[in-house]
Amino acid sequence: MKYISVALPIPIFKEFYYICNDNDIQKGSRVIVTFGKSSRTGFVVKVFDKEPDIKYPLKEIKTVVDREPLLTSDLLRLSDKISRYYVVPPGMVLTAMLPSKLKPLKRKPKFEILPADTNIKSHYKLNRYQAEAVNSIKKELAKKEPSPCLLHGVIYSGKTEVYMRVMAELIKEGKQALVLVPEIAITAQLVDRLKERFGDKSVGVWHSKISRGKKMKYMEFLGKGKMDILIGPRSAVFVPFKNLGTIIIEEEQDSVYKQDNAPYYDARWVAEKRCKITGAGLILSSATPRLETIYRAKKGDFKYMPLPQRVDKSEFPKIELVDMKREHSEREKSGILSRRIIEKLEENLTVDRQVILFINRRGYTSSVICSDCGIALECPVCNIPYAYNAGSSQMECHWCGRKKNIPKRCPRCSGETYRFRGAGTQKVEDVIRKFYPKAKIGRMDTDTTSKIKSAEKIFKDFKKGRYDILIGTSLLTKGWDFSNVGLVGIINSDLGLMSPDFRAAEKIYLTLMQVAGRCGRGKKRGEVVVQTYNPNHYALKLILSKNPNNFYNKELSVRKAAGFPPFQKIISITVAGKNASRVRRDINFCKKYIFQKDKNIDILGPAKAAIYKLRGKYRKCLLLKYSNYNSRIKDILKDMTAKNKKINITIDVDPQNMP
DNA sequence: AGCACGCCGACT
DNA sequence: GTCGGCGTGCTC
Repeated sequence: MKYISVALPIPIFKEFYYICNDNDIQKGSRVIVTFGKSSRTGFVVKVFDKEPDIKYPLKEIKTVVDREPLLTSDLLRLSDKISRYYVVPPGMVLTAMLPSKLKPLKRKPKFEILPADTNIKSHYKLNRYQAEAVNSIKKELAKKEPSPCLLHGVIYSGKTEVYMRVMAELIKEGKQALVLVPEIAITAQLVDRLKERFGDKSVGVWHSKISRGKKMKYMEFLGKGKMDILIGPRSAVFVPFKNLGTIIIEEEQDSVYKQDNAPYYDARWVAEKRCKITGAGLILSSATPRLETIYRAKKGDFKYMPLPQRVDKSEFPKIELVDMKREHSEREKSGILSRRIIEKLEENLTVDRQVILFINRRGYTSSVICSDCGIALECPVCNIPYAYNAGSSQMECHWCGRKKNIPKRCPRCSGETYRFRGAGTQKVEDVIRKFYPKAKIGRMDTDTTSKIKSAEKIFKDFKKGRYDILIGTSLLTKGWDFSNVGLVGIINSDLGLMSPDFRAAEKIYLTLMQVAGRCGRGKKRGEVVVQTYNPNHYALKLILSKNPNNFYNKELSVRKAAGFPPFQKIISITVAGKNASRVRRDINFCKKYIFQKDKNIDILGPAKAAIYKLRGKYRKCLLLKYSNYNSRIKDILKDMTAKNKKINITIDVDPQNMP
């Protein structure tokens, strides 16, 4: 007979005790227990021989789910760290790590997995920067406690080849590698390269849509060391490994690594801690690292490995800005395309070079506006304008999903006509079609590419030259190699630049640099035309400078002056509720509570959330600024939520987006 | 999180 | 008179 404490998937910082008849029970296994009136799956976190000192009778567990624990003790330590850092109850962290629904494997899945083949020779010749990077990463990873390495290489500088060499070395030593990618839709090319290098059956691809059988088999094989390489998105950072040698984070600047619902973990933070616990080496790879990463590299927390040269030695494209305000004032009928971009389009199409047009938004239009009184039709629940997509006869609320036909008459003035404002991908496509009826046009955004396959297909078709022009949103920024692109046009570069998000400038700068880099491989230098309403803003001006350090330095000084990350840490606190005055009262209470406990925490707000009314609930928020020395803050927040369960509080540590 | 208990508004 | 709204409290 054993006594165990169990972490259950409930938002409470508490473990529950049970009796277990199985003497072989181990921590990390899942168990099914009766909890109140229902039955739940939880994780064993501690095992005791003696009965704990508790005043009430304990229940017996119903069943042990895993004979062998799914979570190694390393992963349990990791979950504990996450729970404390992100102020999330342990049971919630554990279920995010490993869905409790996963059933143990009964039948053997039919696919085959083999260890990586490290004897496949690469005929690729490294340039001197790559060779240097490979050597210094190897040297770093050979240490007992390696520092994270930042592989900062311009687009097409051969970063993949660098870390594949490091992987090969580690695998030879019997270690395993995990590669994290921002979105599984754009990994096809990388998976192909890994397979080519390490054998067709040696690369596991993990994502939310693969079958449970496949997941269990991957976990079993990785846990036993029968498999060496896994590639996956954010959630793959939790998959158990027997002897993890490295975690590689591709496109490390991508904000999808931060989960923006509970638990609000950041896979980059988790990967760093996991490497620290297991002694594995962390490799961050990016052409445009985020400011925080650059800062830590400058400070010496990270080993910095620059790759400043494209592998084919082609030059970084020529970039120019077009002032759209001037465009509008000088032209009678000006549309979404400037004269300059049209001129360049023509130039490239006549010599059969491909063109990428980048837009910061999805859908046909953003809003439906009454031509008479000028109001935008809004969702009655969320109070934000409906999004309207051509093709569908309805407007849709972007936030709650509510759909509605466009009313015959404007609800305010009874006007009967509407205009549609905003330039989505489809609208750009329509305009281009009018100009160039013969051009073959591909479109890629979250509307056309909800299926993983189709994004891949569009990219492949474009690469093969089946399209002359590819129009798309942020999906275009991700690592695809296009060799014949002569022009990148950025339609609305500054969308969001004036938003209250302190990271707006950084996000726009990094995105633009990524899209810009998509053109001009080979002999002919590429060109980038950036349309903007803010040509004097530093985020745009500094795109013209060749050196990203100019932007990083400028942005660091802005952040330092304002006391934002990386100089101060931040946490956002959101209170939501159906009663607006109660929300106001509760958020004020939180502010007072935190202030009384620690007067050194800088508290901004309360302010309305960016979307004040969402799904029928009002939301107000606080922004806490603190420094690393202020470790008490997490305890204060934990106590605050524990003692005030009536208040619906959301805590986002290191938020990437403002609530 | 779920689920039950408990106390106030519009319905057969 | 009851059905049902969601505020509050508890689960080993």
